[in-house]
Amino acid sequence: MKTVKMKKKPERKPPTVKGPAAEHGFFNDVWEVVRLIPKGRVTSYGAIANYLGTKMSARMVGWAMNASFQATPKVPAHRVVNRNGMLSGKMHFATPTLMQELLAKEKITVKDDIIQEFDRLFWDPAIELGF
DNA sequence: TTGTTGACCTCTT
DNA sequence: CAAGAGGCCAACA
Repeated sequence: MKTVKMKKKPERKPPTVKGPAAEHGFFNDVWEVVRLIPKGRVTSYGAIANYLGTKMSARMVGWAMNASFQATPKVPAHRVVNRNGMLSGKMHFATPTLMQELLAKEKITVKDDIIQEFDRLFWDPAIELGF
């Protein structure tokens, strides 16, 4: 057996969006930026964190994404990937293939869980919105 | 209450 | 060039 990434990890329940984080707006802010992503475009966690201010915590962006499933309206988390353009969070979707399917509908080419031409489809909020 | 983990990124050795 | 460690905020046990 190869070192297959078993998605049988302890499914941690979604963050308590109804908690203090919801009032702070950190999560809400991330979702808003993600929702502003044009169709057919993709961005990275670091880009969002950078737009929020600095790379103070790209990790939090990932947590916000996890909560994005119960965010309203639904957040296109499939348009958010890591710096490598790899669908790192695809395993967290309802189905491992859902993310790729959604990207396919966006006319985005995904090969081996990697977004092709990620550099061309990259959408930086710090530039598109901040400038 | 503290400790550990997490859809990450950047710097240093 | 490649590998390792650190750092940040929040939630869960």
